[in-house]
Amino acid sequence: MTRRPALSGVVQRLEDAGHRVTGPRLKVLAEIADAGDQFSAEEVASRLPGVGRATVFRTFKLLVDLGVLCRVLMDDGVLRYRWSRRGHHHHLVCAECGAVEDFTVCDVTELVRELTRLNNFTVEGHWLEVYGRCVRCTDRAVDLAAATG
Amino acid sequence: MTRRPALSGVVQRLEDAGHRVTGPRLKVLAEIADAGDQFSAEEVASRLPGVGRATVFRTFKLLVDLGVLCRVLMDDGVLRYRWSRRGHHHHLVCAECGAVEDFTVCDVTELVRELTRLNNFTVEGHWLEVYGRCVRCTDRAVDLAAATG
DNA sequence: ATTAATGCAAATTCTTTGCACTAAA
DNA sequence: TTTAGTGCAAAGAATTTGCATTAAT
Repeated sequence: MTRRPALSGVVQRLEDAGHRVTGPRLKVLAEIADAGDQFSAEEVASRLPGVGRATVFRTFKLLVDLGVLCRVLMDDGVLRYRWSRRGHHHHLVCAECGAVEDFTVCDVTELVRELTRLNNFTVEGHWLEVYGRCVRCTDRAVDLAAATG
Repeated sequence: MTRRPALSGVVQRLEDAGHRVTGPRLKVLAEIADAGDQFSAEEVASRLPGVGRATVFRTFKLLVDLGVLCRVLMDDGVLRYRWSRRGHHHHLVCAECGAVEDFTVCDVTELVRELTRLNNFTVEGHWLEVYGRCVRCTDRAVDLAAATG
């Protein structure tokens, strides 16, 4: 479902950016490669007892800066992370199961730019999260209604 | 600049929702009525030594639920609050001075709805923050460039 | 009387920082 | 050998929770 970049590719990117990729950092990478759809730094840290949490947080920050990971703001305000495979994209966050899908609204950038031009505001970026229910959770609700009603 | 609802109106809304508006809660309301453009719960709490922080946080949550306040996600991931005067709206957050303006992108809702329909996703809401520079900060940058260059 | 609301302090959660230490280059 | 990267533990922030107390109704 969620195709992730090969670890070697990520290692390459880190090295290209002038960073060393050593033991602990590799463990973090391996862990998030195996992790689910999205994950928190805290979660990953607690799954790697040998690795200091500082290392996990430092590595996460690095990966976000490099565009390898992106941050997802969950419905309840909690911040999680997920692999970033495209350039600019947004998230569909399922309020029920928490699944996250990417989507690219090509027009949002332009739309926002245009609209904010009217406000004399120089737009430099935006954050858009969409919340709702994924197919599976929607279907389940419909089935339930049919069975009950 | 930012017109706020009369306190009495807010008190009314709280009472209509079945809440008592007593001393400490009034102090919180008065404080955020006097506060700047936007504020954090922490800030307000520390400005009201006589009021327990729990009360501030509980009151903030209440006000958000009632739609009196809305949350603003700042550039750096910090959450702040501001009076919510419209129904659905978004924010223009200045990365330089931190000023926040509201804006209503009438089309975003529809656009997002349409685009996510393609993903079989039932949209229930979205969060959009736009970051950039407000007029004043943009002008200042231009002036500076002119003076320097 | 009954029960919402409160203060306080402790507990949580998530994240950053200081610093001596280890290991790449 | 120089310096990036590390672990650990402590410090922070931003909340939340437990609970006995207070104050509206």
